[in-house]
Amino acid sequence: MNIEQHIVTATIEAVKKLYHQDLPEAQISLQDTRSEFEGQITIVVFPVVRFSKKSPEVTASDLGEYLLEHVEDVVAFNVVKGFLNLSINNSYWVSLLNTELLKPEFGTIAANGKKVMVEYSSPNTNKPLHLGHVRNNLLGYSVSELLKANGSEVFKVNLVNDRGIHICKSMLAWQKWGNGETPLSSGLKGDHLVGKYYVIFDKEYKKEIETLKLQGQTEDEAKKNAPLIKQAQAMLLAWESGDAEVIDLWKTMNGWVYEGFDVTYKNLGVDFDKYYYESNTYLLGKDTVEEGLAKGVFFKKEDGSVWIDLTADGLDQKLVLRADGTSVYITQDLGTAQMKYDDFGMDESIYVVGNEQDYHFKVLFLILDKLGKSWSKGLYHLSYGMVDLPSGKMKSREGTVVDADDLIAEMVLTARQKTEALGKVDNFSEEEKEQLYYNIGMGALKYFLLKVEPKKRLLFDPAESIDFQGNTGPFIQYTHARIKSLLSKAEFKQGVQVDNYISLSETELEMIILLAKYPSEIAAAAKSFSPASLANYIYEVAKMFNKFYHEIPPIVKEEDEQLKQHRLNLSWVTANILKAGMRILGIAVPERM
RNA sequence: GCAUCCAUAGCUCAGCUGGAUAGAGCAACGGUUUUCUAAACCGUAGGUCAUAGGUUCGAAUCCUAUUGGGUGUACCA
Repeated sequence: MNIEQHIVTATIEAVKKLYHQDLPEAQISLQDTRSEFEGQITIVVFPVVRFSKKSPEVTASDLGEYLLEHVEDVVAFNVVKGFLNLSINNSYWVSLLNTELLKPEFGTIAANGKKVMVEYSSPNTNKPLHLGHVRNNLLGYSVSELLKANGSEVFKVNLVNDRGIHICKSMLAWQKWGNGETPLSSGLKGDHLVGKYYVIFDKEYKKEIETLKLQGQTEDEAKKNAPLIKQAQAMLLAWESGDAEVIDLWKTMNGWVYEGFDVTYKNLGVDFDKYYYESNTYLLGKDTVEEGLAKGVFFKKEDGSVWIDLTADGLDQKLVLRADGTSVYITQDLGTAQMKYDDFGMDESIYVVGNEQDYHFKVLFLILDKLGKSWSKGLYHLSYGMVDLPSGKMKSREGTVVDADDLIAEMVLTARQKTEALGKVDNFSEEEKEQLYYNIGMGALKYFLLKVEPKKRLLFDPAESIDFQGNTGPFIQYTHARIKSLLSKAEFKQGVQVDNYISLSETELEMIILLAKYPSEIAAAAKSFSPASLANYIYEVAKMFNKFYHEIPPIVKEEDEQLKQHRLNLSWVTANILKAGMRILGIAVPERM
């Protein structure tokens, strides 16, 4: 039982004895004591006033007296307005460090038996990944790791949008203007090569539209009548009917894209347990539609189209099957949801998808709920904001997208330049240097994207490079490397406890309290699916260490063995937490830099 | 129109289920290296928490309205 729990039970006891009232536990609000006051734990007594029928100050004093008397480690208290500040025995904190934090398994949370699926990335196969995808990938990966750290069994899946008119556009353009170009022949990365033809299609299509408009057609007519779009549509039909030549080309070009994606995924450090392909799932969902009709959840209009009426839930009527019997987007998502559940039987299923699809998922989940799917309660749309540039939205057609591969390369290059300028890596081997530049560059990028609350839109300025100082990935990486260097210089011996009566500086006390929060920070971040809150915490830890490090004389030269061991213990715990926390964000921390 | 999200320092962001004088980083200014890595540390300056009401002992946080911005509202995905 930790000190907070002792205080809570004792407070309830106190209210019972002193005021003869039952204080509900929810009314007890504990917080860290602000640094300008004496003490470490504060009880906000305002809610208790209702039970004590006395002023906040008197109530606080009464409780303070009681806790001082009855809780062993409470050694003093002071009252400021309605706040009861408790001072906890020094030895309690030292023993917390000794017994809890120093355990090698500190921070690992036991399995909770929950199975969770996280679907993320979900790219289209007609163009390379851009910064928006990068946010999605990092978020999905990190949330998965976070849930694992919190004790769940996690399945990462990628639902690839590998079919449809968009990929036919690339295929058609390649047929017409590609002259047989392949990644091998041109040295172009596969996804970029296919993306190039997607752009060419768009350019040529626009030309045709202009020509048709000059011939007197309206914009809308021209868009429909342009030969290129007609050919693309014809190609899609051919694909659907299994035309061997089209399928062959489709396979070839998608293959190029996957080779390209694999490289980008590897650089991003993300992975998947299973891939789903829309070419396999796009026909799914018709059974679900039948089921919905049978259950009376859906209804059929005269033309044969199938709908659901969600107006009672504040939404609209929604089409779930076209009049010609073909699927729409939500049809396949209904079917895919069922398929995923049949495959994995998970308790929860997280969809990492941008907030432009908020409405879609609201509808999807509501429909599954109405169909009586027991597992629909576990569905969650992890909705994240767009990545904006100073000029506004990224638009592929206007060439303002920030390409993922370019960005990664730039980050690594910047890391190289900054590191070389500091001149600390002269004794590194070439491989070590390359690895370090990669880790630092990616650390900066990942931390930059992950420290922002997913829900919020994110501003990225390509003109200003991502910072390496302050609240950044490299700052935390540096702190870790510094501790590792310290531990080795001081010949740290792991697992040696120090005397409980050693005196703690204010910073050391704050450090222990902060470090002890790690497990609850993981739990809180997992609960809200927010790597950002974890990132924030890790930064606090790193900042606290640097403060500590500067305040005290060199540990290496410390002659008091107890004190030395104690400070090294604190440093060691800090390094572990930085490493474990950053790992959840998908960021490697170097041993030296 | 309707739905939904967002609005905190010059810029980028924190701020937990309402709690004490709203915090960081960057940028600006000043300081710290004969001592364990200066990608660090310390300090100064910077705020009508979009606006107006309301609930409360207490509101950046909850409610309502307004303003500004994003997104959605397809027999596209």
